[in-house]
Amino acid sequence: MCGRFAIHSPTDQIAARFGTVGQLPEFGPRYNAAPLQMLPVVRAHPETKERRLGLLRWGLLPVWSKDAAGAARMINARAESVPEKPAFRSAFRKRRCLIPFDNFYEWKADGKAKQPYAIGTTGNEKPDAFAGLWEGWKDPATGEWLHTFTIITTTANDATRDVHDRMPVILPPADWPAWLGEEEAGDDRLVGLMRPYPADRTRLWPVHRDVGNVRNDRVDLIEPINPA
DNA sequence: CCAGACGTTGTT
DNA sequence: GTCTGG
DNA sequence: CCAGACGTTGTT
DNA sequence: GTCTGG
Repeated sequence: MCGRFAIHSPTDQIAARFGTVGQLPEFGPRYNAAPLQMLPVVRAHPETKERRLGLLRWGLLPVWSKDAAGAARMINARAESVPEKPAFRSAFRKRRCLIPFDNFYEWKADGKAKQPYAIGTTGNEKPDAFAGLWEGWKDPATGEWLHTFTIITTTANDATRDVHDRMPVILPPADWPAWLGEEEAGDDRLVGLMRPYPADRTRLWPVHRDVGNVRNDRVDLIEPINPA
């Protein structure tokens, strides 16, 4: 699955890579992006098709949520069921997005201990993109609107399976127009995009256990650790 | 008709 | 919001 | 995802 | 054990 990631490419580089227009959000490098935080997301305007980079909160709140308490359990959506699940199906049809990332983290269970690994692609162009969904939610208590998102997961590939059996859907640039709704795409096409990233273009390395605590956010969290 | 549910993950 | 169960 | 907390009562 | 917060 995917419950933590890093996005440290400069904001103007993110905008250039995704071809977004308009004002850039205030956002610095993050090495330990966690659920419930405001993070950069790429969306295309349904009419003009212009791509925009904005900050949305990680953890999708369905429109009918009475409060924001359940958001932390909606940080991922399963590719296998997302077209049918009531919490995700309308977002799957109308509100797809891309989440820029440089690498994500998975924890390998090892008895009681858990060893975190950073995972990324071998591509030179950064950042990469997770497939995501977003939703707007109006807080009944305050009347404030909150825009939230979730990251779609699929089965692990041969490079990551030893660490964990699920991984986020990573979309190559060729798939971005269809996913963002700039090209007409039916369910079958969209379902076909949600597949594991090729194992031969995936790399993985162990990192410091400090990444487990969301209060830690340092560049060395993405650096390979020396086997003790 | 109204009431109630609606999600993911990991673990043994 | 939208579907299912009663 | 991990870390950290984990309670009750009555009232408008 | 299970839920909430980040």
